[in-house]
Amino acid sequence: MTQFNENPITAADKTFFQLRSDIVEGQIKAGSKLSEAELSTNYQVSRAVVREAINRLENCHLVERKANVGARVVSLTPEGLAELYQVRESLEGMAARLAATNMTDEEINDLNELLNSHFQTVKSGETYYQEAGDVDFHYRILLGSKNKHLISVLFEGIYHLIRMYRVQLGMAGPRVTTAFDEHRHIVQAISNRDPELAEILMRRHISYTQKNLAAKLID
Amino acid sequence: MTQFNENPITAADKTFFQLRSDIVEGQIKAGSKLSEAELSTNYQVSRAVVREAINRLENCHLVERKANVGARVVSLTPEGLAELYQVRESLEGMAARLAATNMTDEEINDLNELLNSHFQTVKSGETYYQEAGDVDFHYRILLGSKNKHLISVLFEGIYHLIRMYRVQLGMAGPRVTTAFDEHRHIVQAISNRDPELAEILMRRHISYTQKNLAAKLID
DNA sequence: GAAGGTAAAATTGTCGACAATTTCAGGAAT
DNA sequence: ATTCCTGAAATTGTCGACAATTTTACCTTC
Repeated sequence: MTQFNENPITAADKTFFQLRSDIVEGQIKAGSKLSEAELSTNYQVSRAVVREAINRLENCHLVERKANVGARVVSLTPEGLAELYQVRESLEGMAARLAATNMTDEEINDLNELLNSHFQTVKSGETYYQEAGDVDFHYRILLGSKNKHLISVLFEGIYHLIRMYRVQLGMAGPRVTTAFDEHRHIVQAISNRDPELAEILMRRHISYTQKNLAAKLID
Repeated sequence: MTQFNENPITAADKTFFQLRSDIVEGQIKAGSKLSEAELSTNYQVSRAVVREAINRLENCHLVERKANVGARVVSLTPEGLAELYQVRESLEGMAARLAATNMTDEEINDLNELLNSHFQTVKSGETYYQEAGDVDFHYRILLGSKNKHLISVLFEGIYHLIRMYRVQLGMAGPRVTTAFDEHRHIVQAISNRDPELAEILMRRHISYTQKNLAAKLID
């Protein structure tokens, strides 16, 4: 499986990753206030390090900050999720389109192999696919776009927030096999070097995902 | 004219705005190294403030940072410009589409008035339009999308970098009147509440702009 | 002269303390 | 009882100093 290779180097890196994880996974509640002093003692680092971590979280749209007042974890709302998916659909559609042109033959082969390995797990009835497999699939296509800005915005700015919604609204749900078929068709379009079709299929795939999420949001 | 209303509150705010301006306008050369100590003395603030400003610049993609090594102003390359415009075309097209649905009638009226005032300046032969007028136009449509993520990515993450390219490659050029006509048609589509057409026209408009820039890049 | 190693210098990362601002609690006036 | 003011407490913003890391310069070795 693809490694995301986000090696923490400095203490600020570690604190940032830890804080991000704690927020996304719900250890720190959505909407709660982030006290620099408190986090400083909890994570055993100085306030300066915590401040840098919080600044980075702000750029991920995971926290909101007001000058001289402080930072709060974002609140999760149906409108926010809709806005998020609007942007995601457009950007990932673009990623698929660019990937159909810019991925190397070797990268496309790897993508097909990845898909095959997913097929094995799906066929065997394991639930593994949903989580890591889906992320890996989208991540590879994103990288295949070869567009730095696109990669940055999606990977650093949107994916974690989407996962936060999924985790905290309890969406570990199904859609495994149907999503797999959609993935397969997208890869086929990319293999055929058909950018327009790849974009359309990716947008539709994400649109389905959103509708699936929105339906569960009624609870 | 619309105010962008980015009031600096803290010293870090002021330093960030000043640094960003100095980089975009070319006072600090593209590709050059940013020494925290040096900037600290130049801007008369502590290194902590400079560090926070640099961190924010990194999220604007105006500087790149390596742990334990330092920060450099980004380098301007034809490939980078192309990538940037790929993303811009997709996102602003989306903004126009959403704006056609989400702008209020009053906001659309204001947009039409803005266009009329631009028409006066264009007709009178002033060169004013190109710079501030164009930015203002795109900014209003972006706000009209009512999508926080979209607004954030474009306004904080892409516009300044695009301006950096324009300024430093000496693009104060023409395309005034033709661009005005394109703007007019976009506003018409929005006024007609026609999302699909608004997106197509906006994408085409930005595509033209890119080709215009790329042509000048041959120098 | 080139390659590799070592110590000094320079630069970034981290820390604790102080300053500035906001928030909270209590009391006075209407 | 409500509003406004005041001062204390708490929180964020800024600073200078020290630690860790990288870069540079110089020396040794082949």
